[in-house]
Amino acid sequence: MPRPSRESYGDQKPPYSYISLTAMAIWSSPERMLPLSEIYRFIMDRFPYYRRNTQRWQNSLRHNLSFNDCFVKVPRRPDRPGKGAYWTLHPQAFDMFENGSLLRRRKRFKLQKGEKDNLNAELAALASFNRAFLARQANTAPPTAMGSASLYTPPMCTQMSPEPAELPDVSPVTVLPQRPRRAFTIDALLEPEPPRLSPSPPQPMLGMQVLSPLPRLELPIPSPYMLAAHRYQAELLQAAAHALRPCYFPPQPLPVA
DNA sequence: CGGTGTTTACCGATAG
DNA sequence: CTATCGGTAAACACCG
Repeated sequence: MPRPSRESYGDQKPPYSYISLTAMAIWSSPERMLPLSEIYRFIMDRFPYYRRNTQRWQNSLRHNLSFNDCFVKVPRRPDRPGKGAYWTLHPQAFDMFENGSLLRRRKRFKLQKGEKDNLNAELAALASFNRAFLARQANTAPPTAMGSASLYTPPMCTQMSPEPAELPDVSPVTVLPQRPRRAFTIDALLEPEPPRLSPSPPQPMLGMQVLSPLPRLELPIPSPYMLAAHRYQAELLQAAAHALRPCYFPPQPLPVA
């Protein structure tokens, strides 16, 4: 109906906070997570206002990423080398905004200390997992034939044992008290859970035409890491699908005035 | 080195 | 009024 053609606001400053802009960028990505540079790009692509004074607003944006609990830094997957980590939204932060409008925030999303420690421990474990994965890979696959030959060869699974032989120390996670753990535990993500690869296809992400379907990673043999990583992303997607309402994207004019 | 990430401090606006 | 929130500056550590 009153469907705004294209958000851009010309050279005027858009009415969104950095948190909103960042959330927007993250939501618009297929995997609901982006590296910092992509967040920049998203914002600059859509809002000409932010094509200038980049030093200033990018510093502010970085400050927001670190400062606000609603943003979670996800370690890079070993098969996607590059600078910096990926940023995503905490699953419980998807409903952070009033009635789906990005213009007004309901309240600051703040994790309790316990939750925060928990999450940090799990992310640390994931990072540690990555390191161990790379280390093992370096051992099993000599550094020789690597690189130039193949444009994109997922570096993995040359020798696959059904279960990871030696896993990094994830004690900070496994030592956690067994309170009702939901979703975001490395344990859960790594559990060998039966191959329900897509019994219930991901919800179609109602109303968000900006979104494209999840890219399928075509890996011959899923490594334990891949399974874990996909599981992890599936958790995020599920949280997003559950919390997102169709009205998120078209920026709504401020209700009344 | 430059991009990334963390942290502290300060300010103004505004919500309660 | 105080608390909270958003924006900005800035110092600094980390890392590819």
